[in-house]
Amino acid sequence: MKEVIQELLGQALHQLVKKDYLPGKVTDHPAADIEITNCPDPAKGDYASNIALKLAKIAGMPPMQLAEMLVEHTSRSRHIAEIRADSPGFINVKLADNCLFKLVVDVLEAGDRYGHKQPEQRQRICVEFVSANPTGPLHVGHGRGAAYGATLSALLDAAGYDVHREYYVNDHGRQMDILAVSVWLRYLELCGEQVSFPVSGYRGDYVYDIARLIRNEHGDHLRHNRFEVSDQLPADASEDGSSGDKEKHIDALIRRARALLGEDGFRIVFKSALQAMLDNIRTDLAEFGVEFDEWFEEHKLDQSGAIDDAIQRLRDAGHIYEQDGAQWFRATEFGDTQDRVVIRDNGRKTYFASDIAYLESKLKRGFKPAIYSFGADHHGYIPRLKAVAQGLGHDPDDIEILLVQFANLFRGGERLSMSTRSGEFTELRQLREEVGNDVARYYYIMRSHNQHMDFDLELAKENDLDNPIYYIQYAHARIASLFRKLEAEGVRYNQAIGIASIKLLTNDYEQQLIRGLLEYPEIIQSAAEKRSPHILAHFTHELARKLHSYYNAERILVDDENLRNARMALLTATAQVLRNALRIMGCSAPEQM
RNA sequence: GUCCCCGUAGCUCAGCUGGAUAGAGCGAGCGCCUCCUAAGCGCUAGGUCGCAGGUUCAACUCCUGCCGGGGACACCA
Repeated sequence: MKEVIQELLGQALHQLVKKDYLPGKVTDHPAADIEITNCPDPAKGDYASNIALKLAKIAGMPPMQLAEMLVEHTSRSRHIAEIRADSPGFINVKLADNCLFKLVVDVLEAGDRYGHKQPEQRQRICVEFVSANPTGPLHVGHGRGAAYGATLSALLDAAGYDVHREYYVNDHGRQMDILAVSVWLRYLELCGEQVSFPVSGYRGDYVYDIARLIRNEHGDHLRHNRFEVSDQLPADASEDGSSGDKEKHIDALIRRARALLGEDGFRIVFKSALQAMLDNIRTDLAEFGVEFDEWFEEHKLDQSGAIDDAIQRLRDAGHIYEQDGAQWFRATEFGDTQDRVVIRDNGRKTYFASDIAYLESKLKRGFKPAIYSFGADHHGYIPRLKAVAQGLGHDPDDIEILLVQFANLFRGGERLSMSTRSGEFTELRQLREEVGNDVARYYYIMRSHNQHMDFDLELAKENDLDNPIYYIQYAHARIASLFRKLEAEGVRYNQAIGIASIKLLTNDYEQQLIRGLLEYPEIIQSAAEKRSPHILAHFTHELARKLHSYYNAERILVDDENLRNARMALLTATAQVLRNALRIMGCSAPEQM
């Protein structure tokens, strides 16, 4: 609808230029881009444009006069009931009733697809999110990234993009080695060996679970006695950190494990750990309603030679140099604060080297853009990834990096520690079990992603009377309940009669609801463009509010057959939009509460 | 020290990529069920939009500085 008005005003503008009322430069000016907003005052209209205010100076006339001229030259349309200039120069447009009534029918016809674009040619977009290291279960912080990424993906899909959801599995690095060693040590413990556990090791109970699995399958085959394991290792850090070196210790322990187990034995432990963690994460996310099209494994980049190829490309382009025995990428050339090592002096590739190959892989696969969703602590990655994109000869705008700020957990005003060590409340799974998936999904996305947020479990769970997601779901359930009620009374809903009588929906509440439905497609587009799922969350809450107001003010199941069916048709359409929106947010739309 | 995010009503947050009287929820106060789920609705109170400058016809929105909160600055992953 906005496009229609935009078009009409555009034509008016061109006419004025053609008739020489306005200088030609007006239409060339960037400000001639006509934007249509929702009119703040419903009495004045449905839509508004500030075009006359923006162009007044270039046109050389007062904004009000320009607005009036534009109104005069806007051709009549059956969609528009009234168009007028209001001081200080806004153009307000009131939609024709027919147009609004027809919209209800549109919603009913489109059903699940209402508001969702399906263009012929869908642009391919990649959304990479979560990508937590598989060294432990997902924690509450990952939850926000998961909810954000999943909702953003669904939003982009609804907005007409071909979305590829991807999880980058860091299965290659030192942290994974540390997990493997941690598992092995717990395994030895289960075998009855008295081994000490390193400070840097992973301590969660899940480590024991994996160790137990390995022991069930391999018995004592991987057992070595504690003297072999710990003989002549550099000292671990002491509890207070005053002596020893935990990093040296753990690295030596990794080498020792490799030596004792042999590459095959180590791989058994390593793979079991990786597999178990990935299963854990995958299940957790699936239960949370978060699915991926691809789990992209880092080690394959190395195996396939993609990392070497990518580095070679940078080298050929003159962006790699050697210093202190290491190979560096000249990131400063593209605005990063410092150059970055890609191959260490010991010959090992850095994590960053994988990043380079991964970025190349995404762009080679034709994603435009490739979206990265990171935790806010990764903001330092933006310049270096943008630098890589340029170094590889791509447009830096082809990658888009979105930062999701942290979520602080509270319980009744008291801040909960999220560190694994104190372990009061850390796992996403715990959160889901405590508050439920719907609540968690909605709470995570109801705030702008670049806003720090406070997630109070007390408000999310116990105080469910005031819970916004229940409020929304209740609106949906209320509509369903009306249909049940009708059926119980032995009366049938007749949609054909409803549509034929749709013009009876003239009161304020009904008009407001219809306008809400009208707004939905615009909300989808704008939320997707701005990468801001919270816009949809707010809209849905607002639509539910309109429904509740209507329900309280008017009786729906009236005796008059025409009016009753018309109202039911409107409610059917409203329920449809609520359902569509809830689906995008990953929340259920219950029939009953 | 450099960089990123944030500072709007008692609390948690919106504010549509500068526009017409700054909004919502919670909390506070007052009302509304012989009637379709009161998990609801209506009304009232409450804000120098952190502070100081600047750009503009117009600034909560853009720029600069300062103050305050959070975070990042590895041949870690």
